[in-house]
Amino acid sequence: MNRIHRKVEYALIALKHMRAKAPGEKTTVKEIAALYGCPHDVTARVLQTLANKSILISEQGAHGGYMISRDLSRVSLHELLEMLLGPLGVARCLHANREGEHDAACELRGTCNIVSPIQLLNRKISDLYKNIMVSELIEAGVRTPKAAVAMVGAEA
Amino acid sequence: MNRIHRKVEYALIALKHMRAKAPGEKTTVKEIAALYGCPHDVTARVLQTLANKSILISEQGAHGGYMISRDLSRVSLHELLEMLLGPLGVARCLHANREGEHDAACELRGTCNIVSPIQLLNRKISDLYKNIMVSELIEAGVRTPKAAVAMVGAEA
DNA sequence: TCTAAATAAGACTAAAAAAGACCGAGTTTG
DNA sequence: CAAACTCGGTCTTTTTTAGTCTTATTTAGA
Repeated sequence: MNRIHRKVEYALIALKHMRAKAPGEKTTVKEIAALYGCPHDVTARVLQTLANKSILISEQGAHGGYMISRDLSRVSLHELLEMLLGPLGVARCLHANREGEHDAACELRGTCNIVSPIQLLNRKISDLYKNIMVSELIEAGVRTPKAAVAMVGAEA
Repeated sequence: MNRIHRKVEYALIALKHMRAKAPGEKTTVKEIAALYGCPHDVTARVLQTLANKSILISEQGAHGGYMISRDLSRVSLHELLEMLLGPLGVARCLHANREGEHDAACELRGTCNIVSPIQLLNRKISDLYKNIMVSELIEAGVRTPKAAVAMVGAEA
């Protein structure tokens, strides 16, 4: 349950890969697909999305590719998820409208007894995601002792 | 994205409903299905599961039904989710084995670069769920007398 | 200027997961 | 014995997610 979506997986893989490069160095979809086994087309669309949302800069044509554009320590997981998957709301609220509007009308407003609980849950999950920065994620488990120590400390 | 599953919704609805009753008073699936519009069969299986996991006590036969058995302030959302949906792990880890074993073998262990990030994410989400008690959830939003009155009215 | 290598993006198909319906039991009360 | 429940299996449908195919468009370099 609650599996991460492929799109997000591919995005993290790509971002982590790019982050290891020198500034200005480009990365192609082909490169990532070959290295990590991600399906080319899906990965391409993910990167396109990130480029549209200006997390990446894209350069077209031969020798084109993608580069990281924003400071990933200022991009929250919440932002990333919404870019890739649309508005994230945990709640559907039995018989509620399916698109967005999680706080809004629920057909059973009169009878449904868990509107508030679901909203509370939504808030808590959103808060968690807003407080996780993409950089923090993709730097997890890196080999340098310094980073490892920092991580353990942060989690304690 | 990240919608709550119906099963969980039904479980919360049912638990909240039962919680409002006097100790020893039973609740039938039929009652919940009629009151909240939950599909009978699905709700039934949810309650069966909760009974198997001893959150509920079930009594069979005519005039049977379910009662809350455990102190819901000691049941975490994490527990509830795992009861209903199986082991919750965010990660699939590109090409990983599909069943459980989220921390275990991932076919691309050599090449996949986001094993640690995904594990970190997993931990954070688990922690969140472990710190949310079911009672906290189903009691949300009943603080003001007005709301409480409205709710009782709606439930009757 | 032509070609190869990229991104851009839409439409389509396939696979997987979730939700729900159906059915035939077993239990208990009256 | 009949009625009103729970129990739990299997099946079908629906929805969501993942992936493929196809056709542009852009750009560097031969």
